[in-house]
Amino acid sequence: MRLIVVIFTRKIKENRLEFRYNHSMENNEIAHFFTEIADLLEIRGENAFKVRTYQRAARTIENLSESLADLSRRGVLESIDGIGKGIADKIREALETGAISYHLELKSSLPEGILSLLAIPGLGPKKAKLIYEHLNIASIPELKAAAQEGKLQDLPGMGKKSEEKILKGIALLEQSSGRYTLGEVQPIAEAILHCLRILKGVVQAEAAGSYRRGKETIGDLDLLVAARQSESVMKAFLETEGIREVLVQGASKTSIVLANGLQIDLRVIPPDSFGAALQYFTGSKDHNVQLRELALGMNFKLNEYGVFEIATDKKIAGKTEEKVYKILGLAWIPPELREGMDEIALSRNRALPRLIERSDIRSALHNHTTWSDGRLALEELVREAKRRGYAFIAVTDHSGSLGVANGLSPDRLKQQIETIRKFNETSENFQVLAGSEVDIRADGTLAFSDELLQQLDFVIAAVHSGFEQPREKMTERICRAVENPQVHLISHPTGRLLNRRPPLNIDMERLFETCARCKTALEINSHYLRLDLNDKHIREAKPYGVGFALETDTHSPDDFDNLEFGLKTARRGRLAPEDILNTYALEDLKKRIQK
DNA sequence: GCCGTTTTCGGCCCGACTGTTTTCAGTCG
Repeated sequence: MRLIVVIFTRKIKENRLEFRYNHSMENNEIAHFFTEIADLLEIRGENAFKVRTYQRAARTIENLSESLADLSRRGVLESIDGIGKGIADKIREALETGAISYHLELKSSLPEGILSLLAIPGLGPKKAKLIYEHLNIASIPELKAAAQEGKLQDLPGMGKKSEEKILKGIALLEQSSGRYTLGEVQPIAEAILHCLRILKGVVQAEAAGSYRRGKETIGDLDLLVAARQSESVMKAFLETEGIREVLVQGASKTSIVLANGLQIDLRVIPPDSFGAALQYFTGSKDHNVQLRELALGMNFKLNEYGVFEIATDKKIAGKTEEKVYKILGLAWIPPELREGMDEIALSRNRALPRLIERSDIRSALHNHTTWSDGRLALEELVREAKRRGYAFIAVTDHSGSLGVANGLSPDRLKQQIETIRKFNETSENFQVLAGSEVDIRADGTLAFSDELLQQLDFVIAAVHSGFEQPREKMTERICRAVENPQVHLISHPTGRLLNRRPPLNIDMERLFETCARCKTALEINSHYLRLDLNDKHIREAKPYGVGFALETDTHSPDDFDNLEFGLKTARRGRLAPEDILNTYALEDLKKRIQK
């Protein structure tokens, strides 16, 4: 059987590039220092556990929902798991000086550029060191030339195949575009899974890895198949359409690269180990390490085949994920929470949050029609919304200041309100709220007057231009909109587009504080390029008491399907139904948004 | 470098695949 993969090209509605300059030292920059320290230590062949500590610290920092600057100010850096005095000192140094002297020392002890070699798949620190020491090579172009001239195959421990592998790795790197958005990966994952599931002998097929955890971007796609026999499954997988390269080919693991550069790893597992494998390959790495440490403490061993008693090597769990967690004294943990934060402790104490689910959602409050730049007429939008099980919706077309989007003038908005009121009079069991996505102008005033906005049921405000304002001005601008008593929701608050446009420069903590005080909600825009707010901001905003709306910003019927990406983001943000406006019945929503 | 409900020293998660090796090191996830 041949696997057919349909790769959809998603149309990018906004592809303008905007750049922002921010001089404060952010978490991600400091995390990057620690990643480089780990790589440099590894090349120098130093203690592997020390290396791991720096790697872990880098990942922990990337996942933090509070800025290191604030944590440092509060004096609580050392209380973060995996960060002790040594790393805390280095964080403080980075915050104060913008650099870490230890990092600079390490860098100067090795040639400039040697770290770039580690980006080549299949080439790690040991070989990078070997190549540098024997051939004095510390850049990818030099390495490529040396490999082409056949200079690598004579190095100790290397041969002709290693040389070819490095050349292939360089070629892959040159063509790959880094990380893929959920929207790009999802159609591919679903198509391949569908084909795998109908293969003879396949009991179960699921996606694992960061895709299952719902991360906003995916490095590569991990697929798992439960089957007693792997040969025929692997054979079919290798016939997937559009394979550019086969990286690894074995009985239990095969890795391919598609023409678009996406790497897909397929693992075939015996059915009675599928739960353990699904747990293992879903990760995250940090979550798994913690879980295995927990297992060891109970005299169990955990691997991708199951949970085993160390004394007897007897397998005591593995068929289902639930069983694996249960035997370790834990409640099943939703994949979106498995980031190695405090989810294992929460699970042990039966204190995991009840996360938002699709079935909790009753309304869609951010939708466009042909009145502005939507593709659906009002009646068509209603039909699509009903078909998807929504109980009511809001129509929120753009305001006129947004010329490109066919925005409404005040007069056209009044006409639209009339049209919607008439529709509601004749509609049974389905109500449409009259709304607007009104533009926040550069000075923070709105494109419609308060008198006009007062006639609406639901008002969204959003920034659509003037992205490059400095932090103070941008924060002031958005907070002014938040403080307007007519505004219920701020749409795509940071304006970022994944892989395309950086976020607006906003003091997020001030935004959260203002939203909570003014009872203005923040949107979780579900478009896979936006996912805005992102998971970290959501976790950060929730303790302020901010409300959220989970929206698809629908312009055409397919846009409704993006909801699953927003749902995953909200779940990663640990939101419960009551945090989200879309879970309220119409009358409750009206009360909830009243100021 | 981090960490401690047996611990302030001595541990620190686990396995598949590949290539170059005759039993294992390197890389990856």
